[in-house]
Amino acid sequence: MKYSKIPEATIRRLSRYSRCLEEMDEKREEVVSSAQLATKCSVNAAQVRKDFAYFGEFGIRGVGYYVKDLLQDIKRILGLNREWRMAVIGVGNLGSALLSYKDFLKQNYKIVAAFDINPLMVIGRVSEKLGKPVEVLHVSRLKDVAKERKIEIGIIATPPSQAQSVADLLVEAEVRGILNFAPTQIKVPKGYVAKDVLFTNALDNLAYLLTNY
Amino acid sequence: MKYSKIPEATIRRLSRYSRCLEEMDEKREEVVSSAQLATKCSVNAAQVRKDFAYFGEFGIRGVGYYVKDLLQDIKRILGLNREWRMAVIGVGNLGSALLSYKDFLKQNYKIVAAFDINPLMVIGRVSEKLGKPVEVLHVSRLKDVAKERKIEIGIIATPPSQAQSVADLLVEAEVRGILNFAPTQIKVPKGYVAKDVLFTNALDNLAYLLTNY
DNA sequence: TATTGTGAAGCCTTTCACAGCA
DNA sequence: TGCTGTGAAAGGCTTCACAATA
Repeated sequence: MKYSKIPEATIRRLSRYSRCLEEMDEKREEVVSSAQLATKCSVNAAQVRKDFAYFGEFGIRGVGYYVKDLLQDIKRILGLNREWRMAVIGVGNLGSALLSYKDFLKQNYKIVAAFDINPLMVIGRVSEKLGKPVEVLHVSRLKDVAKERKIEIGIIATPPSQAQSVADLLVEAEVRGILNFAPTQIKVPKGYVAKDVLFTNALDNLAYLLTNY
Repeated sequence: MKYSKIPEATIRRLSRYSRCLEEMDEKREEVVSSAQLATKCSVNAAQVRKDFAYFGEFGIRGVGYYVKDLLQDIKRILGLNREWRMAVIGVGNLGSALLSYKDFLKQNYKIVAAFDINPLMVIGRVSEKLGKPVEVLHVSRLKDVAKERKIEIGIIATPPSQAQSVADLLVEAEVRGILNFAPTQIKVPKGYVAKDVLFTNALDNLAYLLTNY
């Protein structure tokens, strides 16, 4: 297929296909059709094929896709065929939950640093939960440590009032990717990427749907 | 404006407008134009006006919108003008972080029950964090307690392998809204609503953008 | 024969541009 | 005058339908 701009929705779906394919691979399934994958991910089969078409041809006509190969191709496309080094900023309840989030390990995401405005306060909380505790450092050390430890993604888990200023610190430290868990939208300059998780918006959405349908 | 189907994207944006308006209201700002609100929420001004137009006319030509009134209207539209009673299922690190998540209080969301497959294991973890601890109950009591406490939204904070079966339990208990934090898509029958938070997909998205731009 | 890859149609969302109005 | 409300245009994404082919 000819080259063109790739829809953001396609990238989001690739991530979902990847998860499904991992499950299939674990179950030793070897081949999958676009229709099967589509059902599993609740999308249209043509959509699945078109999503892949942005990046090349991965299937065999009359057969389908080889699970292992397709999974590897998708991971390569998403940039998941290598380790990503991350830092958590804000080691409150949410931050410490993220520090011990087991799913990161399987997915090549690695938390290599943790920061807080009061590191002494939270040390117990972290070490009690982790087999191999990550030392909690003062945020003032963010810039230096980010360089040292080659941090590429910063996870903001502070209260909303501090989210933007932490984002600014991350930008200053040249941490190019930011995942924000605070219930507020953050802004970053060109060359940087920020994603807001905004799960409270998902709750608002539920409230709306429950009220109106 | 004539009645028509409301885009899901509009509902998501209403939730963002609501947050921005709350901030403005706290700063005692009384009037806001669609252009100002648009800038603050990183959208187009015509988009803001069109979003509102689905539900009626809220502004004054030549002036703008009264912050307080608009905020109340949006909250009413979203169904946020009343309390929502929620339960958390799975009191691991993430679950207990949610139990003490302060932002819920401000937003009329109230956690009135917590469940786990091993309630005794997690009691310490919860009570240590909450001023007024929510007792952790065994999941087998979900159906009865959901009725008793009028639970309308269930928050799944279990490992991914158990997410769908917990969703099934919630459906059986007639808890109509589900917010799923496990990194897997869950399915529910008609009449029920489920939203997956999938923050690992947001990370994948970051990885993609950092790799390709 | 079964399923992929894809041009074209259809649908939905966003943006423009300006009439309408306080 | 300045900003809202909205019809129409533009743009983008999804789905259809079928040619291509292992």
